[in-house]
Amino acid sequence: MKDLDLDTKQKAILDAAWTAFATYGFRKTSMDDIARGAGMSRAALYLHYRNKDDIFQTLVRHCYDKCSAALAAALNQDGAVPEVLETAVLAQGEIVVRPMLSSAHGMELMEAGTTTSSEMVHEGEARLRKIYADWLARHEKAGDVTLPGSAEEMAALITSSLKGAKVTAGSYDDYCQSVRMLAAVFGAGIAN
Amino acid sequence: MKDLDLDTKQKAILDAAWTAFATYGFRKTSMDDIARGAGMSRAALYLHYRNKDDIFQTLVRHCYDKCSAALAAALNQDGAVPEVLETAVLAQGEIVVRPMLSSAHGMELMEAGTTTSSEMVHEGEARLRKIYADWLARHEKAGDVTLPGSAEEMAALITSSLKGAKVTAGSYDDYCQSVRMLAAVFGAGIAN
DNA sequence: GACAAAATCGACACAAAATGTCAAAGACTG
DNA sequence: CAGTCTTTGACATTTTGTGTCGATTTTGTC
Repeated sequence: MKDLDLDTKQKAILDAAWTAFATYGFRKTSMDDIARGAGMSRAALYLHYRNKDDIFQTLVRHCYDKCSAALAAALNQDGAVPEVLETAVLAQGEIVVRPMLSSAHGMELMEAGTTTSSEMVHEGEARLRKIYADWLARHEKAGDVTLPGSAEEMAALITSSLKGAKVTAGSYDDYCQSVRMLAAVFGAGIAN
Repeated sequence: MKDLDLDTKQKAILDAAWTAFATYGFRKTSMDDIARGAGMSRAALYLHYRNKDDIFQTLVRHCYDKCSAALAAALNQDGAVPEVLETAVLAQGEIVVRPMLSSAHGMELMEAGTTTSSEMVHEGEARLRKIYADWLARHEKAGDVTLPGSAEEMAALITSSLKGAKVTAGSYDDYCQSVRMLAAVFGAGIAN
């Protein structure tokens, strides 16, 4: 076992970390919880990550990776602008928002996300904005949409509205409903 | 406010305790979690309960209270023996088993129940057995059922089988299915 | 309003748990 | 079996939780 196991081990750690965070919340999760969950000693865990924040940041980064991929894939589908937009925002929410709003500790984890790894979150949000912006610019060039401002501004509007829906919604179903309406309104507002 | 508020405060404490136990599990719940949840200081909480175990025991006792009441009510309904039995065991499970099997920390709480307050659990189980036994004896006297042993023995058989279903089942739905079959078999086996 | 009783809190001393580190023991390779 | 890399038990330190007590406020009664 030389290089192949590195990925496996990393995955075990991050899986265990996610499980522990979802089960106990960020505050009540100890490094020992994560280490035992990943089948190793605490000391070994410190060989891979500096501390709990470090693990959490990595988790957040991976989350944005998955989210960006899902979003980009959804936006690359063919179809009318409003429908594609709806599919895309829902695909995005499926990954980040669902676990947050359906877990008992989702709120605390969101809090932890914004405080301990605001760097990661900002960068991740920027990536999502960029994906929306590229998509919008592409469709603007093709004459499918008319934007009231730049593609970047419109992308920022979309992502900030989504964030609003997230922090407001009481449940994941609420969120989906809000977001569907949002996609419909935005889509109708910009489509030619 | 003289006597009325005692109940209110007690209720606040027990509600907060239950919420905290369900959210964090027994081990990770601190007295401060409960105190804050009940809107008081830790010191005030110690005026009402000696420690965490004490609170938990009270919670267990209240649980058996509710459970006994639901069971007795269900068994007092008119109807054929197998049907009444099914309704009763399901009503009983609705209260104790459901929260256990659907919560993320149900297993740990069950563990805590058997270790820190085995007294309470034994007494509670005995009360449930008594309720079954009384019901069985009543129907035996009326000639509705024929028991292979004493009413107490039959009651013990029922409750132990239910406990088995509880610890075996993977989900609450599994449990309900097992218990339904159990009620059908027992009912058919003793009804005249 | 004055008084006693009960309830509540801040703070303290102590206990337990979590953290981060390191020397030493294992496991694998050549 | 020597060398390298990984893992760990154990330690000192910090942080969190516990149970108690005197001071303070609130409550009910006269």
